[in-house]
Amino acid sequence: MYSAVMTMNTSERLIEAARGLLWERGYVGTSPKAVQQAAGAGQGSMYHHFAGKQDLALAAIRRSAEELGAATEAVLGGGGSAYARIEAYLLRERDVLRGCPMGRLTMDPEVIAHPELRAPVEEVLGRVRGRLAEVVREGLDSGEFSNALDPDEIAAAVLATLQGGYVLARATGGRAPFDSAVRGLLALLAPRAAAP
Amino acid sequence: MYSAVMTMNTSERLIEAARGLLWERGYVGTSPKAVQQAAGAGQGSMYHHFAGKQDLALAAIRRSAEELGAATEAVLGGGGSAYARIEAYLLRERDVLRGCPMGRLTMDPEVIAHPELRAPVEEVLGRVRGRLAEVVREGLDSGEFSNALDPDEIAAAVLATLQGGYVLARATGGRAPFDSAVRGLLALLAPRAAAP
DNA sequence: GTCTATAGTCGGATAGAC
DNA sequence: GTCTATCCGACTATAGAC
Repeated sequence: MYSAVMTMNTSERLIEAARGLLWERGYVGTSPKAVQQAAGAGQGSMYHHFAGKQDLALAAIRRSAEELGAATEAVLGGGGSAYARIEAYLLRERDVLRGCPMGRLTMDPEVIAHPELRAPVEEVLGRVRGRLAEVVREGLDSGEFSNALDPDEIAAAVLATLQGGYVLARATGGRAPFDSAVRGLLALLAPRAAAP
Repeated sequence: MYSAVMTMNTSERLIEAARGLLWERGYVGTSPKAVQQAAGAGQGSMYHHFAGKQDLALAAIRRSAEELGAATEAVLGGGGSAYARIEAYLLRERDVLRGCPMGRLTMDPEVIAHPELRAPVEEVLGRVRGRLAEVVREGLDSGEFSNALDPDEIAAAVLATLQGGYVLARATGGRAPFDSAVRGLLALLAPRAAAP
């Protein structure tokens, strides 16, 4: 992966470097200089390819949003029961302490303040929520889930559990609370054969 | 509330100003100068009362943690069934788009990197989780919840839904996804009389 | 206790040479 | 396309007067 970075052109390297820094430090905490250094590019080079910090960040955010959307679809579009697909989505391998590259940006006041920067974040998280709701709806139609459940609400709860799980994990410095939250949600969601 | 700020001494005003800015902008995004201006205090004044940015932030974080712990206990320590208390906790009045003053800090790389700064965050979120687990345990003992549920896991899921609900709400610029997630979780948690 | 002055570094961006 | 030089303001902190 690093060797891949080495063979990229400057514009690509800048975007990839910006993605990493935005994920780790957010927009406010990411300086053009830091991006340039991480990308091995000079100042002039960056300002040749991008209009400024915001422009580069926008390119980086859009790419991360694309990737997140594709990865989600890859899991939720797979086979199996509705519960199995949601379970697969929740248990999917994740770098928990790094958190979600999109969710992280929602805590950044500058991202929220600039509609252009916020748009890709809103769009992709909305799309994931919508895709989850579809799966839940399938589970309702097949009788897998109780009719009392609202697909949009369950979808929001599933995604919120993930995003909040990252928060709790980072607070403790370990992934345990994330795993706990996911298991708790899955237990609540599990189609039960009979009450004890 | 503003008039209350006016009557506070400088040290108090600095702490309150820091609390607000940390909540809104995080540690990385909060400068001593901005705190001084918000507090109506000069530079020398701030460095007289506090050793520096980190020291002031620590005081502010500790106070916010205390308040959060007390507010949580006030709701979860109230009367009613376990479900009713968890419902009250989830539906408690919140400034959703502002999010959680502690959860927000977990996204800050400097807070996570400095154990002193992270400690109060970890402590209070752990305490809330523990308190929620106690309530769930009471619900299990009274037969309110299914025995299949694990109190720690449900507690983590409840708190994660809140924290993640803030993320989703901020992404859209409105509180709807938060409310959706909360309703979804409550529906999953609801003691059901009978399956349909 | 609070103020002003000062310092050194970084942030974000522009200009112009090569 | 990439580089160096330069700008101006902000950040974090220290020094010392009042």
